[in-house]
Amino acid sequence: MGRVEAKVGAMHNATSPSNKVPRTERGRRTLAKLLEAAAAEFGERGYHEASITGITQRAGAALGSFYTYFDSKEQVFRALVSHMGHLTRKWIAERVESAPNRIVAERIGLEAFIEFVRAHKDLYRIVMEAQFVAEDAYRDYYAVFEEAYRRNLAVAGERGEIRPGHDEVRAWALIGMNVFLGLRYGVWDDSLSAAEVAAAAGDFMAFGLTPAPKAR
Amino acid sequence: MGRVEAKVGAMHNATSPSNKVPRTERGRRTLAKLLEAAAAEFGERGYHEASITGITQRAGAALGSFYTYFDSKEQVFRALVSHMGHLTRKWIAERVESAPNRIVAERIGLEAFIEFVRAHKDLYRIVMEAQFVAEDAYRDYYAVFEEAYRRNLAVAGERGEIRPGHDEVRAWALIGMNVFLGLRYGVWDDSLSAAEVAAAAGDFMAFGLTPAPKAR
DNA sequence: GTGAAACATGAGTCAACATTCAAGTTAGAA
DNA sequence: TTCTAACTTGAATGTTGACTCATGTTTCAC
Repeated sequence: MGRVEAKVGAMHNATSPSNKVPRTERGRRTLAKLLEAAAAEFGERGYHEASITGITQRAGAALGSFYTYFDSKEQVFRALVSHMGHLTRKWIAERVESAPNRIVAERIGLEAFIEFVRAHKDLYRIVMEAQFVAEDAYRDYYAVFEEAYRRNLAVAGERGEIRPGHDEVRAWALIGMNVFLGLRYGVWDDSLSAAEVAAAAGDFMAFGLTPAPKAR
Repeated sequence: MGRVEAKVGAMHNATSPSNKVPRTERGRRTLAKLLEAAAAEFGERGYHEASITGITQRAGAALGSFYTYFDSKEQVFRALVSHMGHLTRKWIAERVESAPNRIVAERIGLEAFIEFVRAHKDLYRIVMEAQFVAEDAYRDYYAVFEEAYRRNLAVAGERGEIRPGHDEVRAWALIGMNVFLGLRYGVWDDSLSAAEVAAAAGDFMAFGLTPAPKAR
């Protein structure tokens, strides 16, 4: 399961304000342990079942130490959601950059996404649950993906790599496909390889449902 | 917002066992009021924020009456999820049955789905939240859809209406597209008409991203 | 070496419900 | 009409868990 770097605690954007930044080495270690523990606790038990006690016990810290670094239960959760966004994009971007065109990139991106989800089931659950715990963080998470998809589709469109179309709607269609295939084949069931799923879905993304015209 | 028929209380499948069935007219009315109130309360506040007190107040009933009809908070929630599955499938099936082929059916189905979500935002939220409140109910919900999609794709494949492919993966890809387009354009934003979204996504479902070959 | 700022600790506070139950009221079959 | 099962009521119970705080310990800049 993915290590949650202490870096998360140092972010200072709109969705995860003011986690106190530790000033000593000891503090940084404690913060890192707490973040990792929080990811595990939320991932395994879900936001509401998770308890601060559970987090501090996993971290080997005292209950009160949690509040040295976080203002509330919800705040760590938000930090984790935001962290997950960065991790996911980094992972996928690294694998997709060598793709020769957008259509191949989508297949590779899906394969990478499924692999990522399998390697971070706990963190992925946190992202999905954000819809009900911190809806704005959830929307932000997908807004960034939407933006990236639209840009990618627009560029590919100009290059003639893809069919013209409604990029915003196609962006969300692609996001939905990725998320549900990630849930079904990444979280729920490992029996198909990521490559197999990506190949099957890649054909669909490339050619849709319309049959190839008859050879004559 | 959708009326929740008292019928829900009479179901007796695995996911919603033993809600007590009322024996008098008064009882049936109270049960119906409670179900409707529960849908509104869960839909507006989410499962954990929702309270039984909130439900009975909306229903104009006493707190204790809730437990005359339901065993627990979770049980009403499950009943509502299951109910939503039936409503959704009925709504879509009615609109899709006149479609001449599978590809058109998918476009019409998406349009109907977006309309349905818009008309039942509260109930739809309940379904999505089920992933974290009653995971088995959530899986069951989508298992039924998967089954239907696979059958539809298999039949269409035999008829040569669609390209051969991996029907299970395509089923989940389609489900994901529908769910996310429903969330984005049904729940979050009404500015595009359902037909516009369905037209744009329909083109993608039909032809994918590959550009049309150059006319010569 | 030292003292102030950082950090750690965990018992205690407090509010929020889900659920129970004993005491009533009403419906409707006979 | 009568009587019992069905239904209603809301105060009381009990648990849970986020968050506070006063006290103690460690770090590290000087």
